[in-house]
Amino acid sequence: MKDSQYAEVLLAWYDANKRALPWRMDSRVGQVDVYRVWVSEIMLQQTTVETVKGYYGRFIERWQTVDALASAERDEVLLFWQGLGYYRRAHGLHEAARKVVAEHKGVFPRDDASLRALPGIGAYTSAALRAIAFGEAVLPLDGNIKRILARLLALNKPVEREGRTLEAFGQRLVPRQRSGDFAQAMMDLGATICLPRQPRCGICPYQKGCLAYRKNKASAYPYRAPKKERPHRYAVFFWIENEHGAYWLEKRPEKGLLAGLMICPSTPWRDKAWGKNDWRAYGDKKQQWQMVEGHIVHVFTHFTLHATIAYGRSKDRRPTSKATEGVWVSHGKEKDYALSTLMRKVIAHKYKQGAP
DNA sequence: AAGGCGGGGTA
DNA sequence: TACCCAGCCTT
Repeated sequence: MKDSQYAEVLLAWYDANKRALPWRMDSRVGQVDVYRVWVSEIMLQQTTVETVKGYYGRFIERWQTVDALASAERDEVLLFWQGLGYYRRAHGLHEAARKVVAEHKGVFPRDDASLRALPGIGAYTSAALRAIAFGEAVLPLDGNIKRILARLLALNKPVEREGRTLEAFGQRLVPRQRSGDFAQAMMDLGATICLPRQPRCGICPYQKGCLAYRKNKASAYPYRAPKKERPHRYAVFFWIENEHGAYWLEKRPEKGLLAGLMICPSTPWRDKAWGKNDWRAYGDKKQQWQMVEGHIVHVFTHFTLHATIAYGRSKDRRPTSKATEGVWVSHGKEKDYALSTLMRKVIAHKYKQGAP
């Protein structure tokens, strides 16, 4: 296939098979709202369409413009983000909104450098915004599109090291018109046909122009660098209950893992399992701790956490760690606080087991 | 270049 | 179980 045919063929396929997504707009019909595209792109970073659907509508309804988001409280932004993961995105989204208002008078910049100066916007998101929201003839390279390009070319090296080749080839395929639709069409192709494991080459519009298919080895691409083993870490959470049956949560630091979310105090999350008594050094020494039956397993990107719960009652509201903020939470009032999925598992486990 | 950073869907 | 997802940022 000639370079120019790829866009032609794919846009025809896209128009015939278009998926209705809450953030998707036809560039030929109405005005594209940069703010909405931006929120969707941040949410979709390393996150599947199905997962984002449950968050996007609520978020947009709560904050309909970049000005509204800029005026929001960080804690409320986190509340709407809880469970979605990669919480730095929520912090960055809020911070970027404030920068757009403060430094660009509330109007999103259109050039790559200015976009990438906003937190959370890198090479991909900048290109996606320029293509989808501004109609610039660029192709954002996400996981889907890299996989497609690697197959079209039958690249024999790991995609992680083929950035320039993919960039150059992808750029040649971008149409001058409808570049945003082309980008979204490519992503749809990757999500529905050019699948990672079992690509559906039989119904693929790129069959004729795909070198991997011609070699009958589509599923062998893209080549991946071998990945490392995920280590295990261990923690004991301190479930401190007061005389009203409420339990104590503390706010995590503004940076790092689960930034800004509420969580039970705990021992350090170390790479060795905790013994019978060694964890007690990290809790209130005067406390009578009792272990809750069972344990929790939670998988993060770079380690698996194994956690147990130590239960204790407290009359005073003494926190067990150095967190600056904490709060007593009654069961049923959790929705007022931004909690990670890990913390939700801890809470569910505690209430399932009851008091020891 | 490598590692930190969540959580869920899928085969 | 293992892989991957509309990546970004720091080191």
